[in-house]
Amino acid sequence: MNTASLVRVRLAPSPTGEVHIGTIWVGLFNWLFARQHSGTFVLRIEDTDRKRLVLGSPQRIEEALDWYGLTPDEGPRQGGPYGPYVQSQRLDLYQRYAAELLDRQKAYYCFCTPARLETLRQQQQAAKLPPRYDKHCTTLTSEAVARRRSRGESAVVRINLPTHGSIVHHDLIRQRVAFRFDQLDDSVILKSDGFPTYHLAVVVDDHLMAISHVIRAEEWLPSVPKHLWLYQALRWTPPKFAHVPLILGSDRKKLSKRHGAMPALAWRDQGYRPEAMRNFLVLMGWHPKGDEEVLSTEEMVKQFHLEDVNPAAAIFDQRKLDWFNGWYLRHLSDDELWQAVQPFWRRPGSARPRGWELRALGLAKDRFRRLTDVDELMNVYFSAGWDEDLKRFSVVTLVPQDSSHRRTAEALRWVRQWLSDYQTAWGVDALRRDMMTAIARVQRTNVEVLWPLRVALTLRAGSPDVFSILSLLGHEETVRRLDQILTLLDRG
RNA sequence: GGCCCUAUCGUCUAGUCCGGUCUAGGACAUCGGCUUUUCAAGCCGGUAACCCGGGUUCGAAUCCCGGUGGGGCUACCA
Repeated sequence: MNTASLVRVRLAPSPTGEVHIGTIWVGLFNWLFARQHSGTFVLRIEDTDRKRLVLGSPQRIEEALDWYGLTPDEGPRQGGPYGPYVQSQRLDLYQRYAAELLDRQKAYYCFCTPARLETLRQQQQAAKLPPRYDKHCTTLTSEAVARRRSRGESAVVRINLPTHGSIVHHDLIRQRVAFRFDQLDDSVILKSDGFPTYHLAVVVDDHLMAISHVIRAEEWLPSVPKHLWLYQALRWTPPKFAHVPLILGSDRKKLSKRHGAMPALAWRDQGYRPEAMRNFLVLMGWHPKGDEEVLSTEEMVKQFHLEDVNPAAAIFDQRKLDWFNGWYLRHLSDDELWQAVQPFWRRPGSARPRGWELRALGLAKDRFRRLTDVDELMNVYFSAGWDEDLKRFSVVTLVPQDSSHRRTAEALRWVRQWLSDYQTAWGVDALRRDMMTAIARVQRTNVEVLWPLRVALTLRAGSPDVFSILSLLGHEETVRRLDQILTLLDRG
């Protein structure tokens, strides 16, 4: 085996609250890439910003990844040979490499106050100059630095970037991107609290964890030259980089809380299936060779190519997501649907026998958009649910187009009597055959009878095949419902 | 303001590297039809796009230049 080609990728979220759907999207691309190269998918928690930490976030991140089917191979929970996988537990590492950079004059201490920095920025902006630190503290002698540090003066460590020349980056998705050093800023790499900033931590960890491909969001592209320079300064070989585009909301802005239910787990709670989410997500920015868009995870793994990822940002279209969700729901077995629906189902009254519920679910399956539709779709089949809906029912719905209130009442009265007298076993096929014959015999039209019957039994314009419903409800419940409807009709 | 990315139907995209087969293909959405118990599902069909301006060329969605639009970064946040 060629060890040089070992693929190791990582997802490195910061635990600052709910996991964003964009993080999952980037995670999916990483995961797909790892799977297709028999590589390793690493989760690393980037918790170097102490101010933004949210308790319990790392657990939520893992929970979300698990639900989306993107469980990492290495990470805080599963461990691994490159741990710890939480940056706050790796502080000594960052400090050691910061010291090395300091020694070799690739970095320097900076004592400038926030006020001075702010003034500098404003002046530069007013003069239409690139905003960057002016290397003021590089003029300090090592004695002066030592003295001020021993006095306990607050200091940060900055990288000491060259002032001339440029650096070229070859991105797997964007080809060649060049940056000029005279536009770049001597960023802080070690904060005054001893914690590293992203720039240092990400380079140190990606190197130490033997990451081969950094697949991350486009927002990091501007910091690539600094990272590349750090690899050079530390005499390390950089990994390959791929910057995937951003996902935008319908207002073309970076997806955020304002765009509705963006926390990754909110989709689970709103009745979406993970396979639908994956299928929808993978098609944003990437497309398989053929025209078929419904893809199993295996097919995604087989066909996915990082180089084919579209470099332009994409807008999140929930209607397409809903279609995928409906598709996957329709293709579940009745039993799988029954299982999936449990957390969302508040039955009116007690549960019915499993076999009965399975049948009812099977009838309603085509209409599911989300699992949360279960109450709306299923509860009319329960007596208590029908009774409840009847309070809000308007009898005009019973009347077919081109018919009248009176004729509808007549048709219903007739069919109620026919059903009441019908003694044969209530099978779907027998019911259909016999009733159709009877309708023809009394010279009524199918629509005239079947439409009001179906509406009466379900109190909805949209519902499954009426004979299946009849068979499901049974003789007694059917007649009970029709009697109530008839009473209502007579009053109106 | 500076730097960077980006630009095909309303949306996600194929095609762009290697110009002609593109009167631009698919999916979602939308509209119409079929089927049927006027819904859903399914099947069939329609409307709908190469950001603009120059150039190169017999020929450009595809190559070059310039605009414009959109986005990101510009923190002791990631």
